[in-house]
This record gives sequence, C-alpha cells and structure tokens, in this order.
Amino acid sequence: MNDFSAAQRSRVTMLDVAEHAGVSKASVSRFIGDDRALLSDAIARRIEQAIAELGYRPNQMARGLKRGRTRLIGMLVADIRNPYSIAVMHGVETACRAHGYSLVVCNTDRDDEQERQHLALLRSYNIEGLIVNTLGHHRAELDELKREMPLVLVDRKVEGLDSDMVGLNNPQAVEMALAHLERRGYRNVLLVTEPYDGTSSRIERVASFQAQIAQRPELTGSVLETGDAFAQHVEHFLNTPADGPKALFCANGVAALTCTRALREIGCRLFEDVGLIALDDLDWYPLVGSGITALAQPTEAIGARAFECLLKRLRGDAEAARNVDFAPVLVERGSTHGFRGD
Amino acid sequence: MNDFSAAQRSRVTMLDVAEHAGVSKASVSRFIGDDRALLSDAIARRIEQAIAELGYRPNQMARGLKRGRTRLIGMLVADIRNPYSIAVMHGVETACRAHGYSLVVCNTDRDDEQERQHLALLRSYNIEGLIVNTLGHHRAELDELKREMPLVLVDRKVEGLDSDMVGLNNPQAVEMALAHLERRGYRNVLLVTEPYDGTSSRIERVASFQAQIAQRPELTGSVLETGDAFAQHVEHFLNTPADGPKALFCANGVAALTCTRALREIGCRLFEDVGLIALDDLDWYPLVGSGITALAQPTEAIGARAFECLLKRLRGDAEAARNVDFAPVLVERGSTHGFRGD
DNA sequence: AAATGGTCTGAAACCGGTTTCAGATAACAC
DNA sequence: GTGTTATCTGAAACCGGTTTCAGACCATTT
Repeated sequence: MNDFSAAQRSRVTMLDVAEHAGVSKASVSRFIGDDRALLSDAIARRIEQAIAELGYRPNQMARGLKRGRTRLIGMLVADIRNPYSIAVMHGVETACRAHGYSLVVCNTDRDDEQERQHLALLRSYNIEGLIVNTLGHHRAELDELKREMPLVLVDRKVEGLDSDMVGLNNPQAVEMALAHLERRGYRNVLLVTEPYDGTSSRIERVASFQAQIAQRPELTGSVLETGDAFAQHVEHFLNTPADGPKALFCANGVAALTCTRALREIGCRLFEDVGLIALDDLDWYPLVGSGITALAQPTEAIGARAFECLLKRLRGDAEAARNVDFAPVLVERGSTHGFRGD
Repeated sequence: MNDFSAAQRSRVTMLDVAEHAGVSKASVSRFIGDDRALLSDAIARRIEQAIAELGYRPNQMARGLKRGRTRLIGMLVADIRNPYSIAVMHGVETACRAHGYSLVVCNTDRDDEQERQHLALLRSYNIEGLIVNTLGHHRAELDELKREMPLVLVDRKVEGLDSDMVGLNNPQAVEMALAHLERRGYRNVLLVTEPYDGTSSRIERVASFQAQIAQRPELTGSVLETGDAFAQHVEHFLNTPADGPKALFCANGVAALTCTRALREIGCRLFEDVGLIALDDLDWYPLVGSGITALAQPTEAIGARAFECLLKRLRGDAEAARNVDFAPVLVERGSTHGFRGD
C-alpha cells in the first residue's frame, strides 16, 4: 500500500500489450505513433483491443527519450501572481492543449537565481520550446537554450536576443490613452509606472509617453515610479497648481493597484479630483468608485499567438524573427468622465 | 539553424563526460546521483572537471525512466484564473522547489473532459505525486492514480476518495464571520455562494451557516446562489422588511466579486445600506467603498502543507489519511462598520 | 603464503519506448 | 513458373540515464 515505486513498476507497459495481442513491440509502437497506416487492419484491431483491455497508456518520458519529442513547452514567468501573466499563460495553455502539447510553467518570483535554476530545469526536461516572460538575465543559459529550441518572448524584449516577440503595441496604447484623456478634457498627465528594472515594455511605455507628450501642445506630462513615499509624490502632483484638470495614467495593472491605494491613502476623492486611466483591465476596475477606465490587453490572444509562433518554428519555419504587436481595447468607465469634453 | 531536433541530439551526454574523463558511464552516474561516497577522490575530481568543461546537464527524462523518480509533482487546478488557486499554487511551487521537486500544473477550466485528459497526461509523465483541486469526477482515473502515487486534496473533498486533505476550517470560518457580524450589530445575513456543483467546501460552508444560524437566536439567515437574475435576488433581500440591519456574507472571492458588481448594479449604497464580509482576501477588497471586511485564507501555508503531506507519503509514511484545516484570519474593513455595536 | 575482507570500478542489463533493417508474404506482370 | 515490387512484420539497436554484479586492487589477518 505504501511502496509507490513498486506500484509504478506495475504499470502496463508496451511489452505487456504486445504479448497480450501476440505481436511485437514494434507494431504496438507503430499503432501508438502516427504510423498506423503501416499496419494491417487485423493487427491494428488486436492491438487496439489489447490496449483497451489492459488500460495501457504510453509513457511520455520514454517516448521523448528516443524521439526527441516530449510534446512539452516551457514557460518562464516573472511573477505568477500578476494577473497579466496568468491571463497570458491561460492563453498559451489553451493553445498548447489544442495542438497536443503540455505546458510546464516556472515562476521566477522576479528572482534572477531562480530564473537560472528554472532554465536549467526546463532544459533537463527536454522541452521542445520556450516562452519567456522574464527579464532574461543569464544570457548564457538563454543563448544555449535558443540554440537548442525555438524561443518566444512575451511582453518583454531581452536585450540582444534575436527572437520572436509577442506583446502590446505600446506606442499605440500610449497614443490611445493620451487621446482619450485629452478628449475628456484632461491637460496634465502623470504616468505611473513600476520601476523600470530593465523591463522593456515599461521603458517603451515611458519613452512613448514622453515623446507623445512633447507632440501634444495641449498636454503636459510627467512620470512617477512606484516605490518609497509614493503616496506623497502623488499628493504633491495633485497639489501642484496647474493650467488644467489632472489625470493619472497607470502603465499596468500593478501600478493601477498601487495608485488606487495611494489615492485612498491621501484621501483623494477618486475621479472627481483627478482622472485615471490604466493599462490592463482587471476584474475590480469596475468596482472602484465609478469604475476605472482601462486599456485592456488581449491577453488570451497574446498567449495563443506566442504558442503559434513557437509551433511555426518547430515545424521548420526559418524566417527572420518577427514582432507581433497587439492593439489594446479602450474600456471607458467613470474614472475619466470627470471633465467630459462633449 | 532550423533543425532543432538535430540540435537537441548534439547535447552533451553522460557518455561524453565519461569518455572525456576517461571513466565509465557508471562512475559518472554515481557522481551525479547520491552515490558520490562510492567514488575515490581522484575519479570524482576528474568527473567534476569533465562536467564543468563540457557543461553537462543530466537528462531528467532519462533519469526518471529507470529510477522511477522524475522529481515531478502534478497539480490539477479547476480554475487557474481564481486567485485562491493561484495563491495556493504559489505556495505549492515554493515548497516543491525547496525540496528539489518541480511542479506541473494542469488547468481544467472546470471542464470534466479536460480533467480526464489531464489526469491521463500527468500519469504519462510519471509524476511522483498529485495535488488535486478539482471536483474529481472521473473516479476511475483518480483511483488508478491513487494506487500509483500519493495524492492530496486541496480545498475540496472528493466523495469516497480516502486521501489527505488540506483546506480551510469551514465551520470555524463561518463561526468567525457570524460572530463578527453579530458583534457589529447585523441581524439578517444572506450567504452568497457560487452554485454548489458538488464542491465540498461550498456545501460545507452553507451547511455550517445554516446550522449556526439555527443556534444564534439573534440572527436570521438565508442562502443565495450566484447565477441568473442574481442582482434582482439581492435587491429583493434588501427590500424585504426585516427586524434588523442586513449583511451579505460571500462564501469566496468569486462570490464577493459577483456580489459587489450586483450591489453596484442595483445602485445600493455600499455598506451603508448593507454590511458585507467575504471569505478570501483579494487585492482589491480595500479599494471598494470603505473596504471589504475579509476572512483571509492562509493560502501560502495551505499550498506548502499540501506538498509536505505529499512528501511524507513519498517517504513512506503510511498513516491513515489526515485532514489539515487552517483557520482564517479576520481582516476588518469598512464594509462591516455600518452598525457598530461598540 | 594463503585466506579474508573492504573499497572502487566498469561491463552489461535494464527502464519503456522508437527506429532501422532485413525478411516474409502477397500481388502483379511477364 | 519465375521475377519484381509493394506491403507488412519483428528482431535488435538505440535514446540517456541507473543499477546489478563480478572482478580488480589493496590491506589485514591467520
């Protein structure tokens, strides 16, 4: 009852099936694999029956060994508690399953050492492809993996790593946010971002923001990172006299959470004193005050697309690295209705 | 550049290391495994150096084949987008890593057929143990797996499956909620739950609720499932004349989300017209109105404990199945301050 | 000197599959 | 009837490790 290793050994093996059906292992293997066309109907039927009677399930580990095909895809995620990552992961997983692949997810908790260990781990399990949503330090390991298997980046580029990349069209997202804010009558925008930390998407968003603010004479803008004394900084922004209504633009869901907390903390009347628009669209946005206006990312599609890129490469597509940018979707809510222009 | 299967073959293998070091495969295997004591210092040093020079990493798949030890734990999750599941999963993963195991997570999206497929899948990858957080239909597959490996249930029992079970102390949670509501002056409590759907934790919470309401002369209570016309039902509850202040008790995070949405929809002044306490403590609870009072589950601990149970079994503990119940933690916020008793 | 024991080591079998290769059989043409 | 080809099948090698087993070597003991 207790000796599980013995139990594992007692599993039905291919040899059992072969003997039960009175055929060779090779034939059973052909039946299992895609070579069923090679078998006569009579033998195929006998094998099919033997498999059913014994409840045989092929051992994927053993298959992967010789064949090199484990049907396993790896995904490296920086922070599994980030709703964005979860949503993308769900998209990837769905796509994987649809094509007969399974997903092994490794969470690095934003820790470089864990990233290194997990990369080694994934390699040791013979995954066929890798989806990366981390900072990608440990270039050596990444390069090695890239030589062995296709690799797709999600949301964040890795400096100097020439790979397919799937993510949001950040300039477009910023453009949509600013256009919306301007249309709603806001004039003074504070972009709130998590510390860059080398994260390409954050850097891109801030860069786009600054470039586009410069192009919009109506608007003035500044940037604030979350962190120490964040609420005080926000308060300072709100108290500084300005030539028009103010709005906050949160560069992702985590920033939106931090920001909303800070506004509560400093007793700001949400969305009457200040507008708010946030990237990502989380469950609770509609519930805060009169609802937070969002630029939703098509996370499911991003995940699915990341897997598709991988699949193409696995099937031998050797084109140059592609960038796939998705457009966000504006979801208007109360938080940007304070100074309606219409 | 394109032929990844060839690239995979080019990986350094144990034989390469053996030849490079001028020893046998067996010795290298002993070095890799825990049998290093068997080797002389001289040979060990040579192997160590060869491994370093070639950048050798053992192939876990191959190891698992003969040894039966894949160092893989499987986890079956009903809904990966449920924050509770994520939090538990994070706890499990952390514990896994601390003990040299890796976690393969399968998400069933609440679909029975996917549950069946994923069970088969996990088995085919020779996982050593399984953590289950689904409804556990497909008893046949589950029983089969249980024969082959230890199995731990999380949050939900599976009818008739004799396994370790880790979760919340539901009667205690209900007791804490009702005591808190009563203390705060509420008299009329509506328990909001997702449809039972055979989920043991939901059934337990409702049963405890009804039993305890019967024992508390001060309180009256009723139960409402989320679903069609939910908002109308809530409205009806609010409009029904009663002998004291009313409160909602959401039996989990999803119910809390649905509930808060419904309250907005029917234009209820949150927490002035009605009190609210919710099981689980999600990021956004503090942000809605004056904050939602929560009974936080120690999700990280639940996950860690689930893995520890598994580990004990793997190491040969053959005691009877255990139930481990964790106590929730009350986090008071504005949503139950409406009718303060003190 | 022979016998005993303990410590290391490598050859070979094994895990559960896949794949190569050669042989058996059937089908067809001449 | 023979030759040729096409179709099906199984023995055996292989994937990359682990483990068994027998033997080599050295140090003691009698």
